[in-house]
Amino acid sequence: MSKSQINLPKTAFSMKANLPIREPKILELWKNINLYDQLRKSRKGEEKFILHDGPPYANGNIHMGTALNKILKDIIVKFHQMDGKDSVYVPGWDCHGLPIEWKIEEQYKKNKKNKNEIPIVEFRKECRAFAEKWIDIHKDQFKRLGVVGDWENYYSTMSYDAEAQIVRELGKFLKEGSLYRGFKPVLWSTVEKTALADAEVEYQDHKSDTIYASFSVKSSNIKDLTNSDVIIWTTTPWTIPANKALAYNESLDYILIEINDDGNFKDKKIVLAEALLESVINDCSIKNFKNLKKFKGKDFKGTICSHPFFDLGYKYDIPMLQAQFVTTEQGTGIVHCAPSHGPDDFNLCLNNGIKAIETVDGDGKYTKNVSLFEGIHIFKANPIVIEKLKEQKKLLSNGELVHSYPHSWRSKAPLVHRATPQWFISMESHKLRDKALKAIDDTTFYPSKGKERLKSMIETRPDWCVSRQRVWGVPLPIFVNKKTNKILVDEKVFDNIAKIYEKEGSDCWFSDNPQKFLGDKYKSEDFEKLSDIVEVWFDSGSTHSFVLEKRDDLKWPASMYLEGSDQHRGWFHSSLLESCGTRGKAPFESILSHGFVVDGKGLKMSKSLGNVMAPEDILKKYGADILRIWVASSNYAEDLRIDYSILDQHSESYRKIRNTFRYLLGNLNDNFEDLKLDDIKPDELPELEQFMLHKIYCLNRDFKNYFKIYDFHNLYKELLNFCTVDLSAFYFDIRKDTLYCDSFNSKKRKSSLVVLNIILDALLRWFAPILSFTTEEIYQLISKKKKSIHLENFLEIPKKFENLELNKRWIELLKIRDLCNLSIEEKRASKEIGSSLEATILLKVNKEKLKITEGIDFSELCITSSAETQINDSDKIEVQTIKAQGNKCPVCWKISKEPCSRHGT
RNA sequence: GGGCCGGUAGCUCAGUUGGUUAGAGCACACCCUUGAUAAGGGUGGGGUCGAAAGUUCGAGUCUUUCUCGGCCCA
Repeated sequence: MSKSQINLPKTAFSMKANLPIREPKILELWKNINLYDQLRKSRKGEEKFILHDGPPYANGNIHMGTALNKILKDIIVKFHQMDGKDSVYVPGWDCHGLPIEWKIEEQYKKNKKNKNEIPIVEFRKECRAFAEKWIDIHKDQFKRLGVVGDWENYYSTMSYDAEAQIVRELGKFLKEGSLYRGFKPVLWSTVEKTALADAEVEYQDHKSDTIYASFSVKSSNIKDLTNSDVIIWTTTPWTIPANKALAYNESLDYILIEINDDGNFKDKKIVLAEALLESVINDCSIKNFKNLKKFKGKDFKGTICSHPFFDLGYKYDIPMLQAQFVTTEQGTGIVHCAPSHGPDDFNLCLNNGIKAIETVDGDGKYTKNVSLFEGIHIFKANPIVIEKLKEQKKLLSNGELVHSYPHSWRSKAPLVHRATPQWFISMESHKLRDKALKAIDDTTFYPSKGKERLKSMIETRPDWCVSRQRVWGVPLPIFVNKKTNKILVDEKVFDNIAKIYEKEGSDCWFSDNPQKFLGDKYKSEDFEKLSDIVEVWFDSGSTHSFVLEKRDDLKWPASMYLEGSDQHRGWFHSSLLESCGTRGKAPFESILSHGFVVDGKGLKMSKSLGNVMAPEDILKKYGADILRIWVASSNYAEDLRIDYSILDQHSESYRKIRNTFRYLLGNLNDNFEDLKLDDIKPDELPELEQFMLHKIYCLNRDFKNYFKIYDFHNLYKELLNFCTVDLSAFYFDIRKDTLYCDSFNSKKRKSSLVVLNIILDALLRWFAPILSFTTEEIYQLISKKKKSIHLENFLEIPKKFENLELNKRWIELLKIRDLCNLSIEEKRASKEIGSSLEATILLKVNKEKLKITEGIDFSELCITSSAETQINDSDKIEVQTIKAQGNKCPVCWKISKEPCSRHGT
């Protein structure tokens, strides 16, 4: 009979979430109601927030990093949408490049096909199909995470529009004159006459000639160095004719010694690193020598040497340059630099204004740029170099060394670094570096440390090499005049090429008559058509031009670019340079970078460690909302840890949140009303309800502040704490008595229901960007509009909900409540009482504190059967718990000597 | 090897310009409840603030070195 008198919670919202089963059904719903279209319609004409998607590579299943990235993007996009903006998200894919070429080659190998026998156009078609396949797979995987975007009209770097626009963008650099032809060393096979990518290289043992050679010091700030020789060691004597500089390390110690042995070096003074002295005198069989002087590497600054072949016509200066790559592992601590034959050498020389030139041709023969050696094959040059060094008395010693050396994976022939013609965008000629640095200053970074990171890279980076000798990419739209060797710069030609690509794609560059691209103005026989392709970072760096600028639903610049922190060197970097070069400004207003996903111990995930987690498995076990909680609750400014125990903890939090919703729904009997908050009159409600409205006001204010700086982990923590501390352990617990045991229409009960209704409304919206599925599940249950939670806005919480006076008082009341709990706990521990309803509270306060407690029913606040307040003189508040006397009301369970005031029992 | 970033309870995170005994939630333990029930409440135990040295009356906070981890470069 008693149960029939009370109002127990009733809801269709189940306690068990069963997300892996439930979420796909919600995806169906979103599809059926065309959520994306509705989102756009609902915000037509509003201010836009454009998060421009950094395109993932269309290759292989998504991993935790991709999942993190997409979820974080989705959370931000949804936040802005609910904040009232037209928040458009257009996903994209990066499609060109070596990894896909590789995959296709791998298939060829399996089927015993030879790549060289397949027409380029056919090969490229297979690459395109491969990328298309992965875009489809990715699309489904991303949708499953709850990511909402324009999946039907995604962008890709291989679309005809994109390929055309990339040509136009390159045309701008060509027209401006900042795109120039230079030389850069690449790994080269003289057998296949082709460049090789790092991944195509096999390391095998190889016997090399080694030499210790000397460079005479021409001038130096160190007086003692005049008339001395700097000693270098190398395993590639054939690169000596291409020498342009020497490298030392400023942090090493160097010494000057005098050799007293008979021979070419008798009484000569030589310089080498102190740490390598012993190995050098052993290697060179130096018996007698004198230590003359020791000095720091940094003292080398400004030293100029001359080439060992100076007397044979190599009359140029050889500067000594500081380089970090110089170590004391081997050699002499001074490294000979041939910018045409080593990446380190190349970069060091480039930074010091020494450019690489073509010293060796494709066959491996010296070019006319190398006097004395023109026409000689480099693999036959070592003995000649050694002979000439001897003649010039510049050879201290020579020998042989077996060491690990790069070879071609196809022909197994040893490889060399060879400067080949490449195409560069200058950082200086048109002030690209300055423009980019200025643009960085105009950009907001989340976290702020990203600014310095990008800045320091731009400050020191060399010119941008945009050409690649590959097949799967956008062809460099360059013609070179055969007679004058000049590059054809004509906007009409670029535009013509772009128009052709827009219609049929870029494959035709490789198959069709060049005249098609040149138009009528030029004759194809006068020009050489380049077969290089554009490096893929230029592709993705141009997405702003063929996505943001071209689409009416987007805007340029983007509101935000959001990627992993590695993209400071990747997409952030290339987009910045491309855009500053062509438009003088960055294509983004802000950059958000996130850390990497690591395992529970902070180690990176790798197959060998066996700590890799697949998003797919997490979705199967927990569901996407748990993964989304993980994203929201982690600090993305650092690396993000994940393992099953971390996810277990988050699913516990999820249950708490879910049960909070269930309590709200249960007491409202799933009857949610769309209340107008402005019509609520807080002062007509009980103080407890007023206090809760104040809490909602504060939380909403904090929520907005956290959102403004994209501080989601603190935002989520606030929401979770609100559910656990303020609701579950406080308000809900206290109000159970009223909600269950008051008469159905009691004023107090109605007041509480109004507040529950408001809390449900606010909570649902606050959580929607994070718990996209669960909030939708609830919304579908209660909303009469039958649309989607994601079409709603955040609530405007009226200022009148704020009540600082009341808050001050209730902070004190909560302290007293804590004291009561301690006192009750004592009696519980001594087994005098069990439930707090078995207790009566006796509160003793002084007159001053009485102001705080006046009018407050502590039996309600502490969930006891009764409470009494007495006055004392102590500064301390005293609490006494007494076992309640009388009969227990079978309805509300309160114990009293009198019949129950509400239920008359 | 170099550059940058980081290390606070088992976990996720707070800790203002140096200033009492370093906080929160979760997890854990014990107790209560059985009308949010594969739920709910109360109380409590957890920290050499990565390590060492230094500056200071005073360091989680500043400096240096080391160590571990991550990203980028080589």
